[in-house]
Amino acid sequence: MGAASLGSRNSNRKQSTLLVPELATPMSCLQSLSGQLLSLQNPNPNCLPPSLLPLRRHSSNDPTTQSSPPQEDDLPVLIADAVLRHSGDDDPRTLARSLSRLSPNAWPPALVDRVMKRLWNDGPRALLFFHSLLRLPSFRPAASSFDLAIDLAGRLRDPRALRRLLFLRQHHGLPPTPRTFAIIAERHLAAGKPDRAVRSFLSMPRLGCPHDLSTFNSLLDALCKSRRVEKAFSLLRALKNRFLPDAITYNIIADGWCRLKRTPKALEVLREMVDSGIEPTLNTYNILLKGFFRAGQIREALEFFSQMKKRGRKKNPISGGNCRPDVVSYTTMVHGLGLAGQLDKSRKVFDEMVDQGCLPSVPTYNALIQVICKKGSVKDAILVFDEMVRKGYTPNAVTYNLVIRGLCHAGEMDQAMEFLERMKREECEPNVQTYNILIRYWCEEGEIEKGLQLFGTMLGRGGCLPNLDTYNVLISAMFTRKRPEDMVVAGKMVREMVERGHLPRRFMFNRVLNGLLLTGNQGFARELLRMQDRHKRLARVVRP
DNA sequence: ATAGGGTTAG
Repeated sequence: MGAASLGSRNSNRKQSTLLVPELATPMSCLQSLSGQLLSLQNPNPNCLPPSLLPLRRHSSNDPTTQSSPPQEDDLPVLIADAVLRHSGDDDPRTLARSLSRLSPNAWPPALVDRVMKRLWNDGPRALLFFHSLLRLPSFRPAASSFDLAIDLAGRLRDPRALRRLLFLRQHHGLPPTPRTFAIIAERHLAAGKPDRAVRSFLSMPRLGCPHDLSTFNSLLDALCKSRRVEKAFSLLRALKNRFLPDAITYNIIADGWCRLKRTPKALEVLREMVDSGIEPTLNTYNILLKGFFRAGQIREALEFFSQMKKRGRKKNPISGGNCRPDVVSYTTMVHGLGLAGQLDKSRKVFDEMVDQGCLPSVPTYNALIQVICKKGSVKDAILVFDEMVRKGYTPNAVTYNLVIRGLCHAGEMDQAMEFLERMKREECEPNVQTYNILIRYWCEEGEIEKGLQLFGTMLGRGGCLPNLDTYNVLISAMFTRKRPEDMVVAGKMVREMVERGHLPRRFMFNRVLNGLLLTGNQGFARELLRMQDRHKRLARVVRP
């Protein structure tokens, strides 16, 4: 399709009130802008899903573990399994001995990082693994592995472990990097301590990590992503002279306002950006476009998008070069229009992008599939799934999860399970979300056994560790039947989640405790209380 | 891993 026909279509539109700022006359445009805008067949505690049995998930005569010989690629899987199976004591020396037996002399950083990521949802084990490696004389740790460990210590809210890791990394001649400070800032922000995040940033040069604009930008980004846009902005004001802001700086702040659905503020930032002589980028426009949808300003989004197209067609490379919609803009449109209930328009934009010479990506298909699942029928979403496969795209885990969720929501549990199998067959590893979706819906259907069964299989080879959501879903489900055995299962889940570094909400903990007391499981209840005592530091900060 | 595009369920 030629630009001419589009042009005429566009010129028929009513006069726009919203314009993409043009560099030629930034002021005038912006002035008009800123105004607006296991199968427990028999629920017997002895018949728990494997992970709840006292350790040892694969018995050695399990045929599935004996088959395939270890390959380069599943080395991280095998090692992570070994760490999880390593029972009993938390002495790094014991595990260090096993590791030095089990494995190569060399522990390349990539391998270590992959194992740690696999163990991510068992923070204590992941840290034990890393500390054990540090005991091997030949081990040369990498900064990236220290960063992962520091991140985990922060997530486990263990400042002592964190300080120790910082000390150890210095000892290995690895000063903290900008990434390290980003991790720490993010932890402070998640804990509701923005001032500490800022102070940690200010301390960087003193700790051997020089400041620059990019480190400043990442602090602003972390502040904005945790909704402290005002704070980010005043920090920018205060330090403007030390860190001369660039387009990214302004994009970060604009995005912060957009996340709070305050598009007028985002437009003000845009104006200030242009006033200080910084040219908005395509990212800037995509941020705004998404912002309009987030704020429910569908008409504004449509108008903004059409201005992007209109200006993008101009020959003038300065005013048009950076606002022609790209695949991200189109994906934003497909997603936004669909969520707003305008499926026809969404599909139209999807088809139009190809005419415009912009090929959809996997995320574009994901956006379309998601909105069809939500506002249309899963059947149609699967047609799009088939279409993308036919065109040679490889669906990723997000794609599968969307279809599986759609099927679950439509009550098509069996078909959802078939998609899980298909996912494995196509060697797209199911992730924890995949399992969470299926477990949740099985439980909602009243098929708690099926949920527990999935919980049991998710830990198998090529599986993944449960996270907080997994435990929350299953523990809640244990209260739908009024069986004493279920309380024991719930209690074991609470014990296991705490051992893996996940904090149950106070409400959940007390509910399980009461359940155990009411069903005559005083002993187990006492054990949980003792555990809570041991984890006092954790228990005190039970999430709100 | 310096910014933009896909995942709760209600």
